[in-house]
Amino acid sequence: MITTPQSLPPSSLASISHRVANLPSNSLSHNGLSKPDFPENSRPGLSSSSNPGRDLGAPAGSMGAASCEDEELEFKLVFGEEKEAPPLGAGGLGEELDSEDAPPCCRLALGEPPPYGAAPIGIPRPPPPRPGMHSPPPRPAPSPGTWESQPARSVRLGGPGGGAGSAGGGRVLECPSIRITSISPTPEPPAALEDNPDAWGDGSPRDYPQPEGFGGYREAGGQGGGAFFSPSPGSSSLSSWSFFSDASDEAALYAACDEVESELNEAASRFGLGSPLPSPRASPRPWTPEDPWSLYGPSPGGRGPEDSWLLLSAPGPTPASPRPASPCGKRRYSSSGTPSSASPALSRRGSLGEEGSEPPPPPPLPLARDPGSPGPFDYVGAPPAESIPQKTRRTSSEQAVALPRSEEPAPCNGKLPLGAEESVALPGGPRKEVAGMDYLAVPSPLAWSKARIGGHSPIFRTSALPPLDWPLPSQYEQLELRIEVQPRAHHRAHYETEGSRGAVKAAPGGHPVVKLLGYSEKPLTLQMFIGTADERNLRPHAFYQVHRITGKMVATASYEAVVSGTKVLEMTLLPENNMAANIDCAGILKLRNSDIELRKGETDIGRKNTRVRLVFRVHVPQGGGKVISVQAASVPIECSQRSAQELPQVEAYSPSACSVRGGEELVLTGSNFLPDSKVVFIERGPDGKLQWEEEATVNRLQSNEVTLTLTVPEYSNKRVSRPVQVYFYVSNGRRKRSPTQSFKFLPVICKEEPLPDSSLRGFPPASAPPFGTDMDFSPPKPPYPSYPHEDPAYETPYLSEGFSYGTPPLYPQTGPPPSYRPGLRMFPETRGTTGCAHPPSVSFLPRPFPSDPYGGRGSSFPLGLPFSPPAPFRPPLPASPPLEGPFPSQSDVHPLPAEGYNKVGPGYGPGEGAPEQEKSRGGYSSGFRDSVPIQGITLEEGGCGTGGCECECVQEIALHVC
DNA sequence: CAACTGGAACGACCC
DNA sequence: TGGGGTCGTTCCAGT
Repeated sequence: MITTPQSLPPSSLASISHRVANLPSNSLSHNGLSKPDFPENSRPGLSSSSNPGRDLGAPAGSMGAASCEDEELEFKLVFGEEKEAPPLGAGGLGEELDSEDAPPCCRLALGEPPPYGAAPIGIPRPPPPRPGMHSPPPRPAPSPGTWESQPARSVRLGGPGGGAGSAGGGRVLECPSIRITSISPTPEPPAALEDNPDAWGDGSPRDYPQPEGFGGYREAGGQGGGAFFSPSPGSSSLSSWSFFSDASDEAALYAACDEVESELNEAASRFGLGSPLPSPRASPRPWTPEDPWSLYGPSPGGRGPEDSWLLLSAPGPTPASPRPASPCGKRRYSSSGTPSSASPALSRRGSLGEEGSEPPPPPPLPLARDPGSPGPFDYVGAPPAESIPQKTRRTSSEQAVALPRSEEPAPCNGKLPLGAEESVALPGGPRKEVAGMDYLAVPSPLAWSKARIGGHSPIFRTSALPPLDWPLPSQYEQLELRIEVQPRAHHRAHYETEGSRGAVKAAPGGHPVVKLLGYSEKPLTLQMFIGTADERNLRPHAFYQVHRITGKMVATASYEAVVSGTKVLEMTLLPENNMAANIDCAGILKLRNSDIELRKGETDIGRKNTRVRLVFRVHVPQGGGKVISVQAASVPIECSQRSAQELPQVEAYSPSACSVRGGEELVLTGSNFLPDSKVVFIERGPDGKLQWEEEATVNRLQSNEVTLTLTVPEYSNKRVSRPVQVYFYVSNGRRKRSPTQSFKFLPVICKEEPLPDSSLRGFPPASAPPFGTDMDFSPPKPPYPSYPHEDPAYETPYLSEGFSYGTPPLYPQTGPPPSYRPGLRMFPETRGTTGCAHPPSVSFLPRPFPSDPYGGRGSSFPLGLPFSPPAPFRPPLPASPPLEGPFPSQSDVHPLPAEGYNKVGPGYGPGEGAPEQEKSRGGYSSGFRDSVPIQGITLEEGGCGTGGCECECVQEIALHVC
């Protein structure tokens, strides 16, 4: 058997699941959230057709009967096996391989500490319960220079919140759904937290487990109760909640949880390497023995193993009706705190507000758990309802922006679930945030950055690998994880109700390729998960999961694992393959927004949150029980069908500058151009305000779906003495505008000598939505929200529309480190013109696309441009705060060979030489580059290509040019 | 036939 | 309050 009996106590998993199964589901429900509410309301398909078995209500036994035989079988298979199977057996199903059989990499892993796996008891492995939640930053390990991840859970436990609240002895109930630990408001290291109970909570309800939270569908394991009650029908897999279906009484539940917890802990501590559980249906993982992760499985956080099952298993249940309403009906994205949904279940969100006002009585936490031993089920991420910001969505950026996010100290330790973060974000501040707010208050990215990215080395103990939401560099010393071939900018994700839509493809054809440089001793496991692409730290995406693709055409062996609720695809990097992997086995699964949003503690909003990044990680053993963890994130990938179809995209244009007199012909190449597409030039002031706007005259005769030929309008002020940076975008309608592209008007006198334009500095190209909106759906609109930021760039329209959902200003007032500053990044488009070559340009490079070291940080990827921190070699920018600190930047870091850039640049014609990838990325490669002399210089000299581009970068470049 | 794909219908929201 | 637009989700059909 795969499992590692030795490492895992026989009773562990199996027994755990078993017991869990017996837990009374209803015990979890509180505050009126009864199990019935969830399932039915929330998921149409749930109850009936979908996955009966998953339905909480249905006893395991009966479940199958109901409607899905397949499902049932699966279910039984999984659960049954697990129950009886040896502990890890979960993996159980696997008759797979023996550890011996495991590929070297696996073994290696095993030998070395499992990445996510087993953490010493003291360090509970299960990362933050909820995907997307931020785990606490790793804390310094005893060994100098080494860090060890901190399971959120442990931290919390120690904290007041932890059990505090409820459990007196600090022992808190660790049931997957039940335990919702408080979020640490402080970014400080866990240790600190522990020491300072207050840090964890004020005793507010937040600190208590939230019974209510159970509502979160899918949360099976993690989040909470929801899992129990609302299995996702849709989800194909079994949910942890299933285990609870038969539960009969609370006491039992608690007890069970407790036991489970301890068992899990123990098991975890013993685990060596975690290999994911074989997916029930999915192809068995070839090599891994047990999956430590599985242990974490029921990660409290939210997506737990169950999720994995979900994902893995059959496609979602079939909704009873063809078009089942979302759980509870469509979620309303109202701004108000009032519950918008009609059904109670639905109102979850609305209820949040309510919760806030009336914190649910701390449920008695019968089983308090020992802080020291975090239970596997802790729901670390879930903040108490009260603390959960209401997720209401605001469509307009203005609104979103409205909330001034002033300097939020960075209280957050990063581990907080979003909600927590948000709520806690304000240091001394009251969390009232939610109170009057209709939308979410998002913690300042900066805070996170500081707290989490600080700049320590990516060295961890094998026993305590960094959580998925922990930023890691792409490069460290000689090691570098690089995405040699970036994925396409668009990949339509599939729903559980749909069939697979295939593996993510690369622009040039084929699939993304990831390579580890600087190491080739032995096989290593490459992990991949779907990360966010917003402006905040890279973290697992709550609404998307990696989906393992199998089939004849898939050559890369992989297996799925679940790490703290996030599905992770593991592949092997073999020395014989130069430590490179062709990612042809990774698809993207879209989870219903309603399902995810209902999760307790989930603060992210799914609406319009459709961009993701492929995140790759490798833990390279260094001996001494240490590993160097490096991570690379791909360019942003737009996963929605609509966006890809409707938004005009400018892939290239030429020229990128002309005299202020205008009149020159500008040719745009891209996609989705319509006969009535308009091209509007705009100029914004330092404050982001629209200063000039002029619609260009499009030559319809010379235009088509992929080409727009227009005449550059005359600039408003022909007497400028310096080049003027302006932007333009293609509009197919009110909300269908392409990202802005930069363009420069040159003074008549120095037309050929573009000088650095002051405007460039403060003003990032609109096209580069500061945050991640790679695809800026929102045009550069006048309503530029003004943030107190020093850099206007921060405020981009994008925010408002694209990510505004409630996410307030994404940028820290103080300004994130350069690398993180989304606003600073320049889009490819911009690059060319501005002469600022920055990361985006990278995307165009034929060479491997550097990934964002910190992955998410800057998530602002304008069209897919990865955001990269300044290259290591790059001279420190004075103004920029040390972001990375010690970390060398990730992949981005690589200096781009100037040549590479040049080649790609000019050479590309839209449509041809340029790899699609580049194009798609938003790398509007070609055209603009040639046109401006500076461009080439910039890229190379500026070193922008290496890292993220920042204002400074621009300036720097400018200086060079000058 | 299953896995992909591309389209588009439906319905809930949002403005 | 009603209409149009947007967007998520589900279906359908072709490859």
